[in-house]
Amino acid sequence: MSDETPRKVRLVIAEDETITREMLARLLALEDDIEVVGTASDGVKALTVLRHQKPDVLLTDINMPQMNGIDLTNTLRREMPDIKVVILTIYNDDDRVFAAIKAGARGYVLKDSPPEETIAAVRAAGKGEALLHPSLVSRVLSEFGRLSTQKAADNAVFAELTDREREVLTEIGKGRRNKEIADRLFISEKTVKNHISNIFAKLEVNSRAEAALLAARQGLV
Amino acid sequence: MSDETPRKVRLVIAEDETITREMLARLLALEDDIEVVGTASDGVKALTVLRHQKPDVLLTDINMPQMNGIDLTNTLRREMPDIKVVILTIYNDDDRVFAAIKAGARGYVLKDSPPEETIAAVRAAGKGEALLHPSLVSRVLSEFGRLSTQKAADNAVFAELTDREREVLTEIGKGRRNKEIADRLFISEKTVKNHISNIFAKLEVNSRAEAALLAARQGLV
DNA sequence: AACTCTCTCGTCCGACAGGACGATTGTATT
DNA sequence: AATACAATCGTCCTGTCGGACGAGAGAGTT
Repeated sequence: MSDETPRKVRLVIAEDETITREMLARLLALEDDIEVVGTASDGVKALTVLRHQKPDVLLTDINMPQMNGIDLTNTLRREMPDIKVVILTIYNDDDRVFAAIKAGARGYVLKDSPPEETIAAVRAAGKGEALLHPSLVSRVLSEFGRLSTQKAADNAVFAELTDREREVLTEIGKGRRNKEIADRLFISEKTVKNHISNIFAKLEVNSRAEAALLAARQGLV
Repeated sequence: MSDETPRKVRLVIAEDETITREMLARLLALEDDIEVVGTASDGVKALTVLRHQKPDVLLTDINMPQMNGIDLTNTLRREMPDIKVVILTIYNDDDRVFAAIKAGARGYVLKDSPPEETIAAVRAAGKGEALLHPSLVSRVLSEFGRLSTQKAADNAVFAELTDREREVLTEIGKGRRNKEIADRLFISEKTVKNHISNIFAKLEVNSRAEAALLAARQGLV
């Protein structure tokens, strides 16, 4: 009853090479549930098209004149966050893959993959899902684990801190000096120093810079 | 030439419900490229089987007696890191999904998904790839972005830094003092101070703690 | 009652940081 | 040739930091 007339996924394609762009457009237009509502040959032109068409999904290359696909994704994330982005590129390095994901891309397809994968990724994006090539998923998962285990590791030492020490540490993380911290917490500078000494001991660091870094990693700042 | 005799994926299944376990074993054994070399009804027994069989992939439930699937994955990661883990469960909440991934799982299939998905996940794991349900991928990507964001924001100011200043900033981010930095970079402490002054000015901060934080957000540390 | 932990405040002091002046050299650009 | 910038090094000085001693009050535990 809800999907008796499945609304088509409205798609815009950004790709600088004319042949590739046109091929993509025609190929994707063949799908019953996809409607290509615009194309663009660079990032800036793509923005114009996107603003007018307000599509569901953007399929974009990374390497383009004027504005590359990742910057475009970043811009889109701020300006039109509802538009899902699928990256289609030849680049397979971690830097670009992670950058794209951080920028908000919800699909990442390699150009040497079969067209079905591109179609599936666009379709998934249209449904609010995400589709990455399995080899990419694996790398993202590894990085994910790396990012969040380090956080968990720091968690242990942070647990030793008292509430007051945590407050002081937060202030340190804001780059404040002892006197400032004292004024803000309505205690003497001496007390601040005591807390800081204790914090250093518990966190096993020797300077406020290091402490600030730990605080940052822990999300205190 | 390399895949004339594709080696079968050796699989162990851990699942406490007998019916489900047997069904899974028989279903997966039907695949030409999968060989079920063992089953277990709880986490502890699974460990024993795994130690003997050294399979390529473990397909495991989360909710099991003795030892649950996530703890099992964690143990496996330390003891036999080569064994890929695919989680098969009814749980779909972020906590468990993320916990499983942090533990090192490289596949996560929901029990209400079609069997093909389980098969595909096992197959992907066997190839060192990862397969998650698209809706899970989407959530992992979001969390991933959340964990490692901000960055690009400060890019502008960082661009002003010279290479040498960036080096010095990196050292600051490690909590080193001026003299240490000087020794490491083979320059005088005075020069370090100069660089630091310039860094502060360019980053518009007043202390090394703040500078360290920016460096951290920028990924310099 | 004795103990432990947290938070509070004090003095003294050496070490370090960072700003205020300065300067020279080399390289790249105009 | 002139200009600009990056990198290097110098002295002086003030302020802050952080450790080394200290101690007292209050809450909670054993």
